[in-house]
Amino acid sequence: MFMSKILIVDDERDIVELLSYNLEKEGFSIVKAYDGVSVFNVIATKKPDLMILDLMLPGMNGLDVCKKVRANPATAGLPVIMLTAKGEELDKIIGLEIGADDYMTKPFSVKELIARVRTILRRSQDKPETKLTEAFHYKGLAINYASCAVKIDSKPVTLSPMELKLLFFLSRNPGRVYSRNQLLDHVWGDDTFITDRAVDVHIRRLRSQIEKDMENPRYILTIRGFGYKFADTK
Amino acid sequence: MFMSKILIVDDERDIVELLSYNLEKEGFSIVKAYDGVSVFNVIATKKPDLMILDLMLPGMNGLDVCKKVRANPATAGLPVIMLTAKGEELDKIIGLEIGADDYMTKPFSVKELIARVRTILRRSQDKPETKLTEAFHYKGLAINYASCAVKIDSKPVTLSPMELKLLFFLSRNPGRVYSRNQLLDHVWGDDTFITDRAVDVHIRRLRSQIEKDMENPRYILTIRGFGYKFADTK
DNA sequence: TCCATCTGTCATCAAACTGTAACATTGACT
DNA sequence: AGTCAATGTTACAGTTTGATGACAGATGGA
Repeated sequence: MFMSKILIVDDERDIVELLSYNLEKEGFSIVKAYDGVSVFNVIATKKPDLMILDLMLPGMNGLDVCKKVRANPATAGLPVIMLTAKGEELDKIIGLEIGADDYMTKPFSVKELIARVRTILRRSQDKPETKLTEAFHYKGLAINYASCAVKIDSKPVTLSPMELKLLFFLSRNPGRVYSRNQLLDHVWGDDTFITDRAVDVHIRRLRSQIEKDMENPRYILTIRGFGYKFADTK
Repeated sequence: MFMSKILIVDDERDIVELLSYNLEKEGFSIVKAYDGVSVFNVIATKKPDLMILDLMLPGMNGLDVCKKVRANPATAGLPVIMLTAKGEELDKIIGLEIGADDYMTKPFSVKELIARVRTILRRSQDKPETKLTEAFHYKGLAINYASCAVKIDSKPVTLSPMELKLLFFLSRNPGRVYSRNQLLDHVWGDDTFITDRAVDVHIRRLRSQIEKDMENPRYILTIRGFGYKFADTK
């Protein structure tokens, strides 16, 4: 099995070196870029299998880079791991909406980054076509992922950031049951340290916004002993 | 749900006591070691689920302990949280050379340490991202493992957690007979201590939900003297 | 700065679940 | 048929789980 080629994009040379040293040690081959403008050239010529992208870049914002990569059909399938500084909470949402496959907040563990690179590569090899839907509709609940808009029976609902993320994640995998821990991993991210009971509370808050009958939820269902899921849409 | 066992390694007894008191209060069980040499014995005999390791130790440096733990395949997967004094070379600890899963600098907040312990355990426990079959169908019984949904002739059935687990396990190994004790091990887990007759009761409950004719079960069959099995699907 | 919102934790409560024990039934074998 | 062991059935009490409301710290904007 041949080893994947990874593109690292960051203006901080130290970080690029740190990552490329470690990833090379793991057998990956590395391509580098230090600003947002040259990225596209590199992608076109070197054809990397995965891109690690810093959010703050000279020339062009990381988000814009990601958008543009996604917009081009030739590169739309390129897996992206976004690097962000801590506290860019909102950007996390946007980053995922834009179509980053994962993100990590600085400072991060190199070991973990490598682990994620592996995971994402494995995933992208399994599922060649990951197309992100823009919108979702089910029984009067309308979700527009791109604009972060949620409506119940055509009436707009305002959700807090966490509620949005939770709803996005669950609705994107309808019918699938997730344990609290899995939700913590996927929705909150690995760098948070909170109790799994917090999930209950957010589920409840989300429900109170979108469910009419809290006793008999239509969208967010509880599977006792297992976790939660979005209703089976089939 | 069983609680994890945590090994605390530090030569400062005060710290060990502080941590073990607080972690025990959270429901973890604790094992202690006060020097680097005895650690390996303790790991081998007590099988902790996570190790909290001080960097400065008599006998053997914390880094070396960590390295050695990683070098041994039997213990390589043991999550490690490293305790360090401020200003030590953190890069080496995290990810690069050693492979600690996380670190905290002294003085640290006990609360935060507990939070990290939880997170790391969550991550290491959730690992089975195995690709199991998602669905199963046999003689009018439909099981969707991912969504925890069971249907009889297209009609949804609600099962309790244990019933679900039992059905999942048996149906994933159709035709194969399991004794009550084997079922206890596989379905309940190795660390439960209940009467094997409890299995009967659950089998009964499960049957009453999915079998039409309790006298002549179609799915869950009794093999007198041996145990139970899911019907042979071939 | 103050105020509103958001988040995570906790204590509490009701409902659902689970294990046990006692009793009933079945099946194998004499 | 009679006997014994294995299995089925039922009721019950203790435990677990998820829902809920309140609260304090954090965050961000005006």
